[in-house]
Amino acid sequence: MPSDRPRRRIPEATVARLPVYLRILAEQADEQVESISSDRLAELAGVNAAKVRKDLSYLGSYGTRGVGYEVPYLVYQIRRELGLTHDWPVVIVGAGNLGQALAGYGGFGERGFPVAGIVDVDPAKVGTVLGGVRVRHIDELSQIVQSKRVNIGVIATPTASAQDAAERLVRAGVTSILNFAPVVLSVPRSIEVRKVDLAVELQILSYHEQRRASASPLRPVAGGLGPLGGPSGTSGRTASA
Amino acid sequence: MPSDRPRRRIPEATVARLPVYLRILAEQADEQVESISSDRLAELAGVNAAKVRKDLSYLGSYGTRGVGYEVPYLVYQIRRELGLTHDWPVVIVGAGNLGQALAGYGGFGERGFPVAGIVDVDPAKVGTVLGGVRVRHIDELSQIVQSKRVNIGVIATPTASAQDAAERLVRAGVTSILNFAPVVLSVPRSIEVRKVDLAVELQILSYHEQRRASASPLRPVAGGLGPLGGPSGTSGRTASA
DNA sequence: CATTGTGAAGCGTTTCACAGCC
DNA sequence: GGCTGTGAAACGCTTCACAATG
Repeated sequence: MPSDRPRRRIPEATVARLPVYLRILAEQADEQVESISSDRLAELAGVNAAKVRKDLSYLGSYGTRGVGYEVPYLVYQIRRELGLTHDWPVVIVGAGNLGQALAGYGGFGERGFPVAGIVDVDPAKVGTVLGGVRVRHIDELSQIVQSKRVNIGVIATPTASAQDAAERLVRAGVTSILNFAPVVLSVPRSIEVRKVDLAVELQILSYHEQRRASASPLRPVAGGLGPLGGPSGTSGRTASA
Repeated sequence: MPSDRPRRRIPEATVARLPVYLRILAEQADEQVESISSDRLAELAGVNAAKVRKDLSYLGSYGTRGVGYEVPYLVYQIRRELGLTHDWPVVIVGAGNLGQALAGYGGFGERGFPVAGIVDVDPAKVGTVLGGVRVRHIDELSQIVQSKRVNIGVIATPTASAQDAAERLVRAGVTSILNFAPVVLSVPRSIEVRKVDLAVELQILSYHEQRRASASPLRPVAGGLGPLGGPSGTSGRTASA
């Protein structure tokens, strides 16, 4: 059995896929599947097998040639690499539409990211309860971050308040931010920022629809549906067999 | 003034940034800014200037050497390239927590993606009104897609129903899907799929937090905050000056 | 002479193809 | 024999650096 701690630096592209493998492997484990091949995992993840093997090789040599990967062991290794061996409490800034949906969506806590607090500027919202968590005033942010040892902040404010929210989070001691507002945040380079932007996603789809339309002159609308092929989700690229 | 239609194929990475440039340029236009340099646009977008120029060069030569880019004209060109010269009605499948938040979030329609319909399997939800749109039964999906000429579907169902939702959307004639459920969808390769996955984003942040923690043995919590540097949002990479 | 547009170099990611091993 | 692990090739994206030019 191979050794121990965080080995090589893992490529970002791989880091982004590990959570997908993890989810699939956890499902397989639930179904008592003991062992899985790179081929099968690739199929379920909608990528190709060489990529799966290369990705997993960054964690160490945890497979068995001629057999495959032992599912529960691989689950454990990926969790460890992603830092999912303990919970990461998060704080949500903004108790509007989106903040409510996020808090109400239970999957947060289940997946190791319990909501340690929700804050808002609006005094009218303070005190209401969302997903079992009481909304507090934004001035209490630092206190929440410190006392609950929060490292990750989620920005669910209107666009105009997002930069302010980011600055407050950074001042409070948060080092990673998940931003749902459509703005480029200005933060110290040491802060890890990820963005989820609805409009961007839709506009990317629009681009592809538009190409489709200009490619075939008439009736670009999908006529007879092709066979429902293998998984091709994730990045939506063509899945070369 | 250069010519007309969809020229070269644009790299995916560029397509993903065009919406960001567009948003910034539209804001600049609102503030009566007539002209902008690649340097300035890069700063506002949190990327470097060479990238901005290369990206824009795929649209054609729309800048003026020694001067910069004419803002309103560039806005127009990007909109055209992204297919945003007309609206793209979308249909939302799933009227739960998330579906409600999406429908309630006005920014959808404003940005050229009006909600043409919301459907759900649950008869109890049918008839309720979300964001001004009445929820209809999922069996009416095809009818909505056909009559409103919808090309883009949004999946906001629970995980277990997402694949079914995808198949219904494809059968109804939708050719692009934005999927919020944490599953790899099986759809024909001709269908463009984009994924928004909360858990994946948080797990990527967790990975970086975990590295941070194992790098510095004690008190990894951000102490004195660094200066709030230039934009570094988007991908969170280091922003070379 | 400031700033664009772009070949070419550099770098990270994907895929190939096969040696290594169970 | 089947499947992993991995060098090496191929590819795509980013950055450099400078010629072109309004």
